[in-house]
Amino acid sequence: MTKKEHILEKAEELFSEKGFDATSVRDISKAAGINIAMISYYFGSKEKLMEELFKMRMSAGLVSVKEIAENTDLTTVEKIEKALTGYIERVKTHKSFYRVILAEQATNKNKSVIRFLGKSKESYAQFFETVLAEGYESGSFKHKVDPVLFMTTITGTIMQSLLNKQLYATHHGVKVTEEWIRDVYFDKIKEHLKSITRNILGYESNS
Amino acid sequence: MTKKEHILEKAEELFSEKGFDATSVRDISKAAGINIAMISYYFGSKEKLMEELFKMRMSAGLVSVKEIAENTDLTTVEKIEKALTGYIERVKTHKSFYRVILAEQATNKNKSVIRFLGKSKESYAQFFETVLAEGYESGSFKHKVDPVLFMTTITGTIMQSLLNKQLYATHHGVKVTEEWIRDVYFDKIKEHLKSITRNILGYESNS
Amino acid sequence: MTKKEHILEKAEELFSEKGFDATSVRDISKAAGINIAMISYYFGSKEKLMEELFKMRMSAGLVSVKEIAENTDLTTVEKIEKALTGYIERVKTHKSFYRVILAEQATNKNKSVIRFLGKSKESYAQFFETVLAEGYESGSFKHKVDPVLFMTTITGTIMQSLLNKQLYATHHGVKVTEEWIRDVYFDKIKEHLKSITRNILGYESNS
Amino acid sequence: MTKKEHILEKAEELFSEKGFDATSVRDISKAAGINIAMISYYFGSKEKLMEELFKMRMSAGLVSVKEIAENTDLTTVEKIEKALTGYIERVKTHKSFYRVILAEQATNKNKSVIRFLGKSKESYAQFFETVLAEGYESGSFKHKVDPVLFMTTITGTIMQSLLNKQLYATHHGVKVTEEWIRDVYFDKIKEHLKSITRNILGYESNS
DNA sequence: CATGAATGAGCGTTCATTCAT
DNA sequence: CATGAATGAACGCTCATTCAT
Repeated sequence: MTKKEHILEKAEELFSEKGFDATSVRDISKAAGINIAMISYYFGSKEKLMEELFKMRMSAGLVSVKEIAENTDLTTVEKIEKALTGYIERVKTHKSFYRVILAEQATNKNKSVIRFLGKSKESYAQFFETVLAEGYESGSFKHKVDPVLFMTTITGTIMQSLLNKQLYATHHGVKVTEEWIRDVYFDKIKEHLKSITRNILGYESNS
Repeated sequence: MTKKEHILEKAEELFSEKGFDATSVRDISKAAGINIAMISYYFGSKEKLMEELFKMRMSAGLVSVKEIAENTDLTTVEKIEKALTGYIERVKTHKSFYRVILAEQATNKNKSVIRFLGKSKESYAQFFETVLAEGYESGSFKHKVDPVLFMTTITGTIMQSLLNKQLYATHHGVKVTEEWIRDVYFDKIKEHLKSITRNILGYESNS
Repeated sequence: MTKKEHILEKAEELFSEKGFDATSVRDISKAAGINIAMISYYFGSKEKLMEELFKMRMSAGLVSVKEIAENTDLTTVEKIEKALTGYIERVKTHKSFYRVILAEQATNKNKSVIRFLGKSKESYAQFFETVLAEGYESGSFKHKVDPVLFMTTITGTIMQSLLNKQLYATHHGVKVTEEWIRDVYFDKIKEHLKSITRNILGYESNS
Repeated sequence: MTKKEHILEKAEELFSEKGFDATSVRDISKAAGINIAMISYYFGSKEKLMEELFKMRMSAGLVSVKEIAENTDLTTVEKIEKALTGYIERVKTHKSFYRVILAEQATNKNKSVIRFLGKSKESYAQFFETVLAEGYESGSFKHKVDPVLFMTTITGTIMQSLLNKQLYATHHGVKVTEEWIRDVYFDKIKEHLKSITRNILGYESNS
């Protein structure tokens, strides 16, 4: 891992813990064990650092859905479920980052980041549009659903699940630990999402 | 409207536009047309102002679900749909505030606010738990769904819809205007939510 | 006691506890149980309040030495000892105020107060000049001592004793309490002062 | 001289002129010709700056009395007079600082400074206790005097002399100038102190 | 490449005072 | 007389960034 990536990872953690504004470049430099001036040196500014972080993390997801879309071996249902599973896995691995995404959208201040996010969403929306049309026309999906609204529900559920961990744990009488989140919680979310996807799009379980 | 409420409204707008940290008390005082010292005078601090904002806006929702829960004239389906419609209406009326809620959760820094939000969520979760159990046991709902996960999907969809307006508009070839959001977009969201709720919980349309 | 005097007393306490600058008019108004605006109303400003406090407290001492000086029934030694005893009694009764005096002189900022204090000192110096000359010429005092330097030692000892209470207590293995200060400490100071005065001016004990 | 020391000197002057509270960090930065942020950078806070100033200035005196106490070549009388002379010289060289000391004690607010001062006083008191006992037991001093009260008189006289310059000058028909203070006034104080020390402790002049 | 010093702007807050009632 | 709202200035401090080495 390069030094730049190291800094980005530490910054990511801090952003997700305290938010972009409340994280000072001093905090980042301290967490990354480097001199404060190096952040300007490497990234130009705090905002540019954030942008680089986004570019780094977002590319993975975009590549993934592209591969799925182009894979002719998969059925429509498989495509949907694969995309969904991949999404959750990425969120699970990079919880910090997805919190940052959420915060950045909620406070749409860094225009460069917002623009970048907008374009990413477009790609995802294209994917869902194609796959949902495909599924409906082929008869795999019984319901015709607006792809953007469908995507809104999927993304919304996943994002909100990041904020409702404590609530879920309390209601099921367990304690929130890193292990529980990783090994149990995200699995529950995945099953829930698969289940509601089946119901919403109208297809039968393939398992 | 009292002066305090006026300040709170202006602060709400700014918080939703730029985030809590990026909004200075000078910004607020300027937007509200008051002297900067009045913010401390009225609220004690910037953080306390935020807390008052939350208490003011959250109470409406809590009162609403409580009334629905206790209203014995409603069927289970009606309760769910009424809660849902009420929720969307509040978000529609106070878009700014719900953006702030989202940002505050994403960057969980103001512990007082986070605690307050946690308790509100508990109340909502209780509502859904009761109603979903009632619906399933009475046979109105064919599917048994975890109430917290169901709530996560509902809340997530609504919150995410605040962030996906532009995406939806682009995909449907319209321009985002305040009127369109108010008169069209939120209606689409409402219909979508009703629809997926039916699918997820497993009941027939009552319309 | 008039309301003005009540305010002055409370202000005096606060000034001695925290200093003039660190005491806000809000503090004073709160301590005195009055509205903040009344301080400007009664005194014009915080600085004027301080000046009034000085005028009130200083007058007592000035009247006292004047009476002693004019009292022809007293021997020179009696005059010195009476002045000294009176001084200590006033400091004992108004510890707070004499702390304020000290602080005001150390930070000579309020010019009006400084001027006022200067004039008071002049009166005391006149007293000592007259009495010391009288004592030396009559043979009562064996030593010829500069009256201003003598006064500096007397005043300095008394003032410093306000700052060395804790030190004295520690060295004598006792705890500092209000009672101890009142009933023991100031008595020790008085005896010490009488003793060094005898030694410095060169006269025999009259007790 | 390092930049830190330069800042401390300028701060010292301002504190003695206007007091700690009335001196803003902006004043200090202006007087020292540095950017306001450097004060936090170098010292952490305004209070910490004050503490550093105290540590810097106080150490000299403590070292000095320790050396005197341990110097077996000196007679008891010489020890007392050397300590006294050293004290006056330090006050003469750092008039500003000793004004600050006085003000800080009068308004005992900065607890850290007060604690530090308390410990310094203890060391001085120890010195006087040892030397006075030594002198009395060896017969050098005819009078038995409480060491803390003796120290109170010495310190009090010196401190008060800082506040009575103008009074002394007026009574002797001279004008207060820096030269006069340095070349005449402090000499008078020194002689006065030696004289009263002889009278108080009861020993003969050694000159 | 890397450092620590330095900068200027801005932060939230508190101040003494005044105003309208 | 008395109140609470309101004002403008100043407070100590921290920020992201840049500079000199």
